[in-house]
Amino acid sequence: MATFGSLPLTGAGGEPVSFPHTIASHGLASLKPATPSDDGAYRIALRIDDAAVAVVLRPEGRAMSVASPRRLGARAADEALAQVRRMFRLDDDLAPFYAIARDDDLLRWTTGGAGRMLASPTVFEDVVKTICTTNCAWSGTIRMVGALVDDLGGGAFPSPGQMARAKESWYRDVARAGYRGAYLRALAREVARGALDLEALRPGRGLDDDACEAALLALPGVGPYAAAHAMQLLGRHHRLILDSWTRPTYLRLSEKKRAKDTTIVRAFKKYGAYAGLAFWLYITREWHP
DNA sequence: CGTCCAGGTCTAC
DNA sequence: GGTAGACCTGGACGC
Repeated sequence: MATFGSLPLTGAGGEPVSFPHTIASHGLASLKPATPSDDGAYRIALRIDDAAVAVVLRPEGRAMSVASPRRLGARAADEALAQVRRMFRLDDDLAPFYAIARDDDLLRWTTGGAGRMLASPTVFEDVVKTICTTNCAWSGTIRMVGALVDDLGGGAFPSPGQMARAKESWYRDVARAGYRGAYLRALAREVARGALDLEALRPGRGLDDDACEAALLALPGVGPYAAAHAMQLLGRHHRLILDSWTRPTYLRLSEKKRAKDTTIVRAFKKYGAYAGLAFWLYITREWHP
């Protein structure tokens, strides 16, 4: 195991980034190609030069070390660090959110560095995984993503090309993705042939939140829930993730009997551009140390 | 065994 | 613009 780099646990606005809060920030972060670990480190396989490379991330004071059992060349090491930087979204500035949270009894606990939702190295991976969460139990998501990583990707998340080349029967019989198979395959094909650039949905590339949301909603299998989910992982925090898990969780924590979606949205309107993040942190507080 | 539904979306009215 | 019905899969549950 050789440490080949280190990244500061600091956001673009100088705000702290909590390593444990970030890796506990949402469910997709626990899916393959991440592997469970009980020592506080985060283990994941990255796709570098079309091969799976195991990487171990570990907090070291105000930074995180990046190590691998494989000896990496300088260019591969740079690529790995760039991917980890995107996952932790270290170029995002959450300082404006913490300025709000400091004065809010419900969210003050986040100001030590919670609120970064761990993203995948690519937007493509996050969108695919999100589609795999729709209309099925969590066990189904684990099965579908596990098949993508183990069977198609050789241990790392498959490339769009690898997913595009997989047959319909693979999605049906191996991933057991049901009707989602056609969505995933179509999505991968468009990205692989260069007709669709999901990475362009990242902030700072010319698309505002509304345009980004419209682009996501136009994707096969992506509706309001999936678009909101993908937007959060992109660091676009306006929309609330409303689904069959978040709704009842909100009711339980807020001790309400029932609440329409529009009522929940109104309750978080005061957080402005961070309404979705505030909602997510409110309902996932129990996940955090 | 059948029905329901899980971290929804799409199509057709 | 709003709302039913269908949709793959597989656990959970009732009968």
